[in-house]
Amino acid sequence: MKSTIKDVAKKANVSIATVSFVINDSKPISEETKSRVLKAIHELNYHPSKSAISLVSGKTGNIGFILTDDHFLRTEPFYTTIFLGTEFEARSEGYYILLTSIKPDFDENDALPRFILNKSVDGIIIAGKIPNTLIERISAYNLPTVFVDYIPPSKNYPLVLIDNIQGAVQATNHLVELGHTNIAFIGGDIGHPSLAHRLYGYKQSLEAAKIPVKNNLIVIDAKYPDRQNGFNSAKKLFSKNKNVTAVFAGNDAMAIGVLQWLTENGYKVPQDVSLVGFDDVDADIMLRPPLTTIRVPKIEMGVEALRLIVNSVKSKKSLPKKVLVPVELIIRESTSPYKPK
Amino acid sequence: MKSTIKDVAKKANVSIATVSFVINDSKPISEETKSRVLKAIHELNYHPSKSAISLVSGKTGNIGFILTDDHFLRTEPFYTTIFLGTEFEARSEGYYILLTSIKPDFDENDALPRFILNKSVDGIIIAGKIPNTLIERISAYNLPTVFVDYIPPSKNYPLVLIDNIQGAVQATNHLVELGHTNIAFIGGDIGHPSLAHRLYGYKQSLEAAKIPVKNNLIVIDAKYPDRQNGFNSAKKLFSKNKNVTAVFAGNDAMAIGVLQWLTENGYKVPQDVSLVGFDDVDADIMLRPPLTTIRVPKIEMGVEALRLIVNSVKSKKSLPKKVLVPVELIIRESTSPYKPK
DNA sequence: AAATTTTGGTTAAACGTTTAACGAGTTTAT
DNA sequence: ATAAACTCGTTAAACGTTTAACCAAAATTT
Repeated sequence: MKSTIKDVAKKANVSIATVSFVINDSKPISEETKSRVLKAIHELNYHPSKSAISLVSGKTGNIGFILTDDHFLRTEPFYTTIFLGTEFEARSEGYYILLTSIKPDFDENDALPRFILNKSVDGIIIAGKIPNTLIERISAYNLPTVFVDYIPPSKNYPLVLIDNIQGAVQATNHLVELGHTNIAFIGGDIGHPSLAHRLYGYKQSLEAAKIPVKNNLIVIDAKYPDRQNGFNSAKKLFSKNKNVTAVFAGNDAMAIGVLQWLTENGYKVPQDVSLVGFDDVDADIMLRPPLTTIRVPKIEMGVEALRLIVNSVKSKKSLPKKVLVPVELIIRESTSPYKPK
Repeated sequence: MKSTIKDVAKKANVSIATVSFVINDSKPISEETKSRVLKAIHELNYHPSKSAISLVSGKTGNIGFILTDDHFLRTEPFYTTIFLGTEFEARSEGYYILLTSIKPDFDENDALPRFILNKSVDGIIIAGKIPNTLIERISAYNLPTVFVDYIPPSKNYPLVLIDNIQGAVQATNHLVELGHTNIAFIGGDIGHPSLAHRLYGYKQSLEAAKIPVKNNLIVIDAKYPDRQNGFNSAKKLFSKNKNVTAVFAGNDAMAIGVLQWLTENGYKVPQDVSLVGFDDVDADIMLRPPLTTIRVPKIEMGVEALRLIVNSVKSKKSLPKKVLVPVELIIRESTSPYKPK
């Protein structure tokens, strides 16, 4: 039924080594023999056995992709889209992706992903913030690893990062240019470097515009940067600060929560309050009003992550490369010029 | 560095065959030797090589999971949650999942997923509606296959299905019991068996309650059952039928679209219109009002799918089993008793 | 024309498992 | 006491590749 390299060799009347050389282009073979082999391969519908190759090469051809449950299931398919980019690029590179999720509160007692224990991957991609315990335990297996949208505190890894500072500056500048001066920042979990950088960019922009940074306009105490948090933060912000006319939310999920609170409490967006988010998730355009935001090229991030990991798999020695993906301001209808009341 | 079965054998002072028997429990070995072997395995931190096992057994230990792009990226993480259940169960069964996405308009010219061509999976799980072309081309490879939430037109496959009829009956009954009689159905792509069954259940319920089924209250002409479609369908429905007081939407995504149209057009939910969805996606509780819906056990569906596929992988002969997962009515705040105007 | 290099190929070992075939002791049955 | 049957192991072949080592013939250099 299933044909092997031997069948091909026999049919093409050569040794199996020759077939291998033809397939991998690893030794010069005459055009004539080559085409005979290729013909046989085609006629037999031959596909090399991955396991046999793995066995002899020591490589699995697999890349592990780790995500926390909550990131995986988030209503805004942010990391899932990144994964899609990775999977897509993996196809052209001939790799398979083994996707697994871990608990966000992973600790010493939790088992590591199986593919690490069994060494059934050549490298791993970790997306989003994950517990440090996990990072440390993984590093013991010294597998090539790249992080996406997270800067691990420990070692020096290849990284794919969003240009958060630049994005936050663009977002805040936009608000400033519209004439706003009371601009709030809603940041959620500032323990995540991305959010911290966005806060930093926000401050940078204000300072450049000579607008004083006021701490009571910055809400960053909650844990998960999700809709619920945006909702709560808006409540907290507006109950104390009646004069806020613009909000920059650390991500779209929180922006959606903010929008919801505002709508429910009689504020008109953008007439009373301008709102800008970050990420550009699909849901944005379905909102009323559609959300002004910073577009993050999620697919490209996934693609880039795969390239980096393939690189470190192939040549261990290379220095950890860091890729900063550029972002772009998308102006929709949730922002408008400041109008004094 | 990495230890093999030989190292273990040497350390435990037995043959490699004995080690294998201990690991797989495939031949009686004395307790004493067994513990010596186990000790050696532990001390060497030995993990059998998957590729070696694959090579000799002919099995890969992988299961392929196929999803269309749009299902993968849907704002409501429906199929993604199913995947998570599959992945979870795969861990305990010792399988890896190879996830890949295909275009929704897959045709003859598109390449099949690599894992099928290379035979690097032992079986495949297909979730959601996929093009028939794909099904036919896959079937040529006669790999064990199970479908989740879709009934393929062609052959007799193991299936994991939602008890859609029962769910639709429950949803509609709920509305009927609240006193509504002008109950609309918004169904989207009726080509999907799930939606067709929900429509069927809706009709059943009405008939049982002796409420005539009116075709102008059924909107099923659009293609994708998403928010946009719900929005458009609501517009169409209410512009022609002013007296509708309750809507059963074929899924939560469409229900959300309906809710949005209603809200934007001055209808109060549930005071003016009661609304019930289907699926119970996470977003439901964040809606205003939180959505009454039919809960679908998504994780369990994924788990069930993996069990089925493992079954067919292990014993080809067994008859295709069909699993109907039960659903449950979740009453939240989008439904209320009928009040004549 | 002899020596050397290049070209195009072959042979066989190795990768890490599983498992059929075999066998030495020990126990049980006759 | 001998045969038969278990028990607990071992040996070696097989799975399907890659690749180092080798080699014959042809081409090139001296």
